[in-house]
Amino acid sequence: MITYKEAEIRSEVIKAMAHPVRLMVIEVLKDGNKSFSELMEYFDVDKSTLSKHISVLKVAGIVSSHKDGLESIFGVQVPCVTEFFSCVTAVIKDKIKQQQCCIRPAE
Amino acid sequence: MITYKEAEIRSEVIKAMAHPVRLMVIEVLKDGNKSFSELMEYFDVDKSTLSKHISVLKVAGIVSSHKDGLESIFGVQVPCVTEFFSCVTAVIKDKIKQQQCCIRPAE
DNA sequence: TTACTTATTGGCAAATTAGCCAACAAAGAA
DNA sequence: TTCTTTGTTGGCTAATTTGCCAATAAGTAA
Repeated sequence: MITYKEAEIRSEVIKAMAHPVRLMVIEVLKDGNKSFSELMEYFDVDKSTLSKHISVLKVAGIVSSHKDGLESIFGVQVPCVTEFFSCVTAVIKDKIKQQQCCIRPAE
Repeated sequence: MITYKEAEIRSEVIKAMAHPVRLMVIEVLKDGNKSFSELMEYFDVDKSTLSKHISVLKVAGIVSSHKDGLESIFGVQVPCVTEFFSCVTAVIKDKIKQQQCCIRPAE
């Protein structure tokens, strides 16, 4: 079994992914590094909001960044997050399946 | 790319895992179904607190349950959550590695 | 029925997270 | 230097999450 302390550390990483904007940032970065302004195009949020979301991902160790002149370039730090979501998808698919068996057919 | 709506759905599942108690519940249930009182032994929280955490996992579709007499029995609904954490572990290991390169050796 | 055991739900206060605007910092251009 | 562009940080409110206690089911036993 894992200790509570270990669970806390893991949950910090998972918590960092537990937001739609941050999930999409990871999805976008999977296909290659992007600048901040490129990432901005995907979202309808204030730049400060996106910047803080990216910061959360950086602190968690999921995303890395470097400066290139005026621009900030971001990338996925740990490649396996790419595969991370297959299980999430499986959970969602299963949930839909479970729900279907309970949907009452139209009379 | 995934849509924002899709990201919201995924983040609901991930959010359900983003708590140390809920992570440990999943870890414990990986090794087989457990009753509520068996799960209680692992945590120093009120029974209402644990019950609500389990409820979050059920709503997310990660955990299933059934009644057996007076007892509630819980199990992992989607087996792949077992493998789910290998990437989280990778992120943590990488983060530790990154930090080590920055630790100043004792003088 | 009454009593007991097991778990869930309601309600509330404390803690955390999210998102906006404004101010600031850093780097290049004029 | 001053202006501009790019992104981060501070500060604040709103929304969400957490966890406790108390009250309530839902079974079982006497």
